[in-house]
Amino acid sequence: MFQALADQTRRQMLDRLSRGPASVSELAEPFRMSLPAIVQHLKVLEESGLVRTEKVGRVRTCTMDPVSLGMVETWINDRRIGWEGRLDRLGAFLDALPAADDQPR
Amino acid sequence: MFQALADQTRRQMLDRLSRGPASVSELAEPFRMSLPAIVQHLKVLEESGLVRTEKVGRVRTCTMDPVSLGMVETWINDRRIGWEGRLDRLGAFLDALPAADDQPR
DNA sequence: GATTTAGTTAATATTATGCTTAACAAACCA
DNA sequence: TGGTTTGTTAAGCATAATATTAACTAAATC
Repeated sequence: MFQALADQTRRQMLDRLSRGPASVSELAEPFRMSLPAIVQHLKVLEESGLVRTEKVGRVRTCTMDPVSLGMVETWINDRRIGWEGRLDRLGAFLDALPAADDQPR
Repeated sequence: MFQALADQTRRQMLDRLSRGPASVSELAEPFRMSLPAIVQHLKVLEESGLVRTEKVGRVRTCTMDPVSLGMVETWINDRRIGWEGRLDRLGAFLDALPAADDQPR
């Protein structure tokens, strides 16, 4: 999933899909890229689980999967919180020390 | 930043740093990789803003920057929320319709 | 039935990434 | 001072990622 998010084009595609489903050519429209290139990006997004697609007739409709995005968010949040929690515990530890600076005597 | 997060090794390095600062060799210790490889990964992390480092004497100490992780989290959250908001508005719209199924007459 | 639309497949070129070894530099220690 | 620790720089290489063009398939439309 992180790999899928690493590409600017794919992030823009997700950005589009966050505003609602789209067909492959709607998804491709903002880019100067060839359609096969878009389809390859789409494949990466789909294999990562970030996007789901379904073909009806000759049009493939793409939808974002918010659950998988949530998993990425959770990973990041856990690390960030881990760091901040460490700071908090350090602060508590320092608070619990005799205040040498305040009471130099 | 997404690019920096795309690599498994770099994510593990961040994981380590989320539990507190580390020197370059401490950071390298869990890996079977050569030290230069680690330094290259570290460079990517530093250039992305996810990690800050400072060299004192001959040891370079690495620290995670939680702010930049927060930026990634925000990007993801915005898209996820955008999607869910869209669903909510759709639900509200459907609720506001005359309930054709309930009242077929 | 012929044509257009929508997407797919395959082959390939280019570039980027991740890793290695070798050689080097500076700080610390005995 | 000489040797060890800690990290850095450079060069080379294998693999993976991103894009292209050309050819093709299937569905919809005229």
